[in-house]
Amino acid sequence: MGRPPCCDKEGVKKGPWTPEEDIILVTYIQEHGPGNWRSVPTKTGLSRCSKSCRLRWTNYLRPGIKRGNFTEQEEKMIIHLQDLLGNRWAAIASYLPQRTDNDIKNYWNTHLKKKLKKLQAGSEGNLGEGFSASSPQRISRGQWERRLQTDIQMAKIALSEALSPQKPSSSNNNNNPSNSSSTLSSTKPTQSPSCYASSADNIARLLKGWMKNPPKKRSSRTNSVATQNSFNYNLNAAGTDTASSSGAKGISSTSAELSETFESLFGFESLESPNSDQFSPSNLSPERKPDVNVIGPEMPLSLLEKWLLDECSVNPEKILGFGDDDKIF
DNA sequence: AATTCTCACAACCGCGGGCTT
DNA sequence: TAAGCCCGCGGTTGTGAGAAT
Repeated sequence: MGRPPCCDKEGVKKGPWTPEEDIILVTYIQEHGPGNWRSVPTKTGLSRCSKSCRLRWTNYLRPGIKRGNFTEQEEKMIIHLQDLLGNRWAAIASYLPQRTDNDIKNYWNTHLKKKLKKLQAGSEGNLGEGFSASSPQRISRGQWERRLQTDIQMAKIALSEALSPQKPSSSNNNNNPSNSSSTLSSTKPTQSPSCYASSADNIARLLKGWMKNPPKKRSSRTNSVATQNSFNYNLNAAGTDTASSSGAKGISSTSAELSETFESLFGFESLESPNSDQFSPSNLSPERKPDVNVIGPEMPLSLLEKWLLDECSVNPEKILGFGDDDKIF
């Protein structure tokens, strides 16, 4: 026998989320952590289905999300990755931790597709540097998958070494206990609520602002959009400014490391103001592990391997700690 | 000024994989 | 082992804003 049925479809509210609903959801998640979405509607009293709650959280309320204004570098990365991975938006999103798969998907559909078409039409397949769709050196998918397997194996070994008791933890910057519990070992809602503090704090702050400055004659959609943007703006800000005072501290520092890594690898700041949740498990399901080989033809594999292994020794859980199954929330 | 068209994006829907009972 | 459920993913739709006419 299975479990009791999911949300009954009657009485389930649809459409744009209101700020009030957002607050309720974030408050709940702050207390219990994300996960067990099925129980969220009943426990919060929200007339939403669990799916909707999860979507709202992962795409908009989760701290660390950057919205809009895709940089040229991000565009290139998306194009590269789309070329390699196809429409596997979640996998692509794992390389842009501040972006959600939905966001990337939308951006692709509305901007990049057209842009690429134009480029292709304009230069007959010459996509210019950074646009690899027709690159002859492109790694075939089979090759890539094999390499990925190898890398995962290597990474696992490195991880176990890094985590072995003999190994001094000096190289591991995640000495912060709260961090270690919230990134590696904690699976799911047992995670310290402090990780979400920034979210709740800033939503509260935002709500104040929203009350003061309610969107003028906004329709439900724009209302929602406006609040989302400001929510996220605040959440992002919070991710940085509260990181030093909350449980997000450790995560923040390690994210900064990864940010540097990304910068060094891609030559741009893809991870500005990283914050507590950007490496949330939603980004790090097995599928979403940073499978370094997909980055692109210009990226020498050895460098990527080195990066992977270096990262493992420095901060293994960040890359690999999500094992084969756990989606930490 | 009113209407129509196009764009952008939030949210929904359906499916598949994996987990629980 | 099988039935049923949950979760996450990708595709699609709905709707408001702004531009064009």
